[in-house]
Amino acid sequence: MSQEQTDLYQVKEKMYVATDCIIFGFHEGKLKLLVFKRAIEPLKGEWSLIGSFVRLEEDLDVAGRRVLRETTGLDNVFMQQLKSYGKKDRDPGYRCISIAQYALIRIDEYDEQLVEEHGAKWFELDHLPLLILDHNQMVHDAMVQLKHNARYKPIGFELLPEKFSIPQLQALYEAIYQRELDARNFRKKVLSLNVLEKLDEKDKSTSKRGAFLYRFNPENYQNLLERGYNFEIA
Amino acid sequence: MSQEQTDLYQVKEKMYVATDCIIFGFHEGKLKLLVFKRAIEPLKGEWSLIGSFVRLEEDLDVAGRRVLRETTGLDNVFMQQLKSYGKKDRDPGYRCISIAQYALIRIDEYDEQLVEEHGAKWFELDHLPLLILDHNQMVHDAMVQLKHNARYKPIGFELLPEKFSIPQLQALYEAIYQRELDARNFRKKVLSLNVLEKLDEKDKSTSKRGAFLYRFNPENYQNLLERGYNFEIA
DNA sequence: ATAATAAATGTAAAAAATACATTAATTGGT
DNA sequence: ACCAATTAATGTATTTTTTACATTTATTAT
Repeated sequence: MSQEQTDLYQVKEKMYVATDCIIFGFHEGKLKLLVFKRAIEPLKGEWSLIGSFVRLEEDLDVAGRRVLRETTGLDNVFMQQLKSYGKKDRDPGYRCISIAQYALIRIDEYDEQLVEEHGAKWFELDHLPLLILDHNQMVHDAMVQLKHNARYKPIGFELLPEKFSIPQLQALYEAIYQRELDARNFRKKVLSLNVLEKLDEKDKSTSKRGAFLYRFNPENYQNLLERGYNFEIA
Repeated sequence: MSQEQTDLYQVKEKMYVATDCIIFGFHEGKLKLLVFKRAIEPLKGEWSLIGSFVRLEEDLDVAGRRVLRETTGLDNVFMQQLKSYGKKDRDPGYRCISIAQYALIRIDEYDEQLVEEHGAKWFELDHLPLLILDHNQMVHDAMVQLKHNARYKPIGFELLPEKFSIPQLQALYEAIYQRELDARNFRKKVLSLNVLEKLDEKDKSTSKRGAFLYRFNPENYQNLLERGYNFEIA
């Protein structure tokens, strides 16, 4: 065996592993991000993503869910790995690698009191404050991925109440894509996918006429996939 | 501050951080994966992805490139993060999180001797052996991502020689998508993107007539993006 | 000169995406 | 009871993209 391969196994150093959560919400037509003001040193008082070290006896995804539960009170939300951030000097205090995960939450469901207790605040995405370390980079990367994924996977629904109207859904996609969409074409497109269930209720919060509510139907979505079709909204 | 938030910062445990490389190649019309037979304990003699612990003084991506250089002799290849694998018991020996990265290499360029020295072997993707730990899962995930990314980003070219013919490119996409493509439509589509430069040379290895060689032009690709168009091959 | 082989090419039909304007339902104010 | 205001809902024609499909071309080996 070559000396090099031996070396591969000889250098065996431990480091901290953290996870940071990029928490997206959607409210009043705007995409928002939940960030918080650090209550402890180091960097006390700075804006930051919510994160934690991963514990030795804890799966990585479980760590992300724990952070989310502890800071928002929310459980069972959509959460997905974004990317690992592993520059050797990304944290000036110690070597620490962070796996960023992004969560999509229904803003109306979050535990407001718990959020306040933790010094958290919702910011519009285009009015974010400066965040610590590489957290702004993480948010940027998450946004790129959200734009992409929302187009090809039915994850947008995670940001809306269970029941939503087509105009609401369109407003969400407009916020994600950051461009306007034609209402007729949008409606035609989403309905053609056959993954929405029309309900007998209307949302009257935005118009006198009221807009019919729909619900995402996961079974129909599975069906779509099995017949070889793809979800795609643009 | 709540007790919970305090806890976030109190539990601060180090663990091993590794990186494993999913190395794709393309040869004789087949997608291949480079795996190696472990030369040392534990699990000596088992097939495995090539990996290493990340060193304290080493960026994560640098660690991936180091592994690749040490095992294939290749430098400057396309490499991209896939995903982190962080189940607490994924490695029975110790708590170790692994960030999988996938590499696309031009098989004709790899250092054969070095590969042999390291007990490595190219396998066709559909004839992979059983790999250690969660490595088969990693390969599966990488394949899914490769299929997706090859469609929307010009990464396929990383698997071909610098100069390649349209039929070669088509064969590559057929291997990635695992379905046949129509030659006329494929040619029309890729040429319409205006990112290929036609050369005056021909590849005569597969036909008497010979097929014209092309080269991917990154400037033209940038141009495409700047004009708001997307790369998409299907 | 001929046979063999893979490369290169065009067109018509179908499907999907786009652009665009009017009517419908409901409420609150008079 | 009527009217004004407001957003929801709908259809069609045009353009663009995708698909399906068969013949000719260049070259080499015999």
